[in-house]
Amino acid sequence: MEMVTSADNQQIETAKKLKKMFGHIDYKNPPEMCPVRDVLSLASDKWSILIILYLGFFPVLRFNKLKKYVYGISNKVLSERLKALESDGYLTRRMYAEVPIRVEYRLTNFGKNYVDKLIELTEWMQINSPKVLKNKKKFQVK
Amino acid sequence: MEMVTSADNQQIETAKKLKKMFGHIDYKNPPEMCPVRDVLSLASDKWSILIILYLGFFPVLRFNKLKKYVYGISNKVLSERLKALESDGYLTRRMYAEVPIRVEYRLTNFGKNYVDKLIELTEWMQINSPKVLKNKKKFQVK
DNA sequence: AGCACTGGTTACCATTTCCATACTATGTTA
DNA sequence: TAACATAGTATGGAAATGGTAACCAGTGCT
Repeated sequence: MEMVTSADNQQIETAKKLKKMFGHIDYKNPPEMCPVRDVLSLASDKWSILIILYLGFFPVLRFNKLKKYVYGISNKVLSERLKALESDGYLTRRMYAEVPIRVEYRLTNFGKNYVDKLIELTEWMQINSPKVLKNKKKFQVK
Repeated sequence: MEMVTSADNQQIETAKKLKKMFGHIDYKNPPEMCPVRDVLSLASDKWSILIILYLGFFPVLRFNKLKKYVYGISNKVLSERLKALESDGYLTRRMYAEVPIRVEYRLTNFGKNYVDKLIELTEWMQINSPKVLKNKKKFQVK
């Protein structure tokens, strides 16, 4: 008698998706464009994830407020990441010619869509991070 | 009359999750441990994602084979990433004292679980990467 | 016997990215 | 007059990253 749990089912689904994604790949002839390498990796680094999540929660944020939430980021890197995320279509930059200048950042619809996906991953990690920390500790002892 | 699409529904769901995740956060007193900063970011960089996805597709891989699939990675970084991913519990390292030495890497159940989540993100990006590329191009013209 | 070869990893140095700090512009406030 | 505010840029040093070469110890070739 076989037991098929929903976890098993998900792994079968995942296997299918992986097959679709990698099944045809010949490592001697890598494709010219790889979505994970060339696109996802530009928006899945630590800082970009945090920026996008905070903009998911607060619809509008200005530079310095964002910097406070994404604590630890430097001006340069924040500025750089914001430019990159804007040019990739995740967020918009709206500048008001006031004094002092005011610049507002907010997610595009595409960015909101990305948050939907990202949040699933971060939520999972929030639940599972204790396991990781426990494992890391166990590993250090060895 | 209001129209509520499933996309709207998902964004409402996301908003709830974000609220749960960030609603209590006071940026003047950041928490000591942040799952995104301290755990996820160690397994969501470009190389780790690729390593984990390939190990999701090929149940067992040895160092050099992995290096061929994750083309472009240096020995040093691959070695380092594998160690980190092992210590965080995503994969196991099995060494055979043969000559030449043989080392096999495979995902743990936890790692397989992570792939399930990761694949949803990469799949989404695979579908949407053309939009990003298009946007990037449009942005350069400006 | 000498020598190249193997696979996984480390050592070394050059390059790139990163962070902290100071600084810019302009007008308002004390 | 000095301090403050905003949204950054400039700078110098620290840290991460990349490429290349070396290492081990046994095996097969000459």
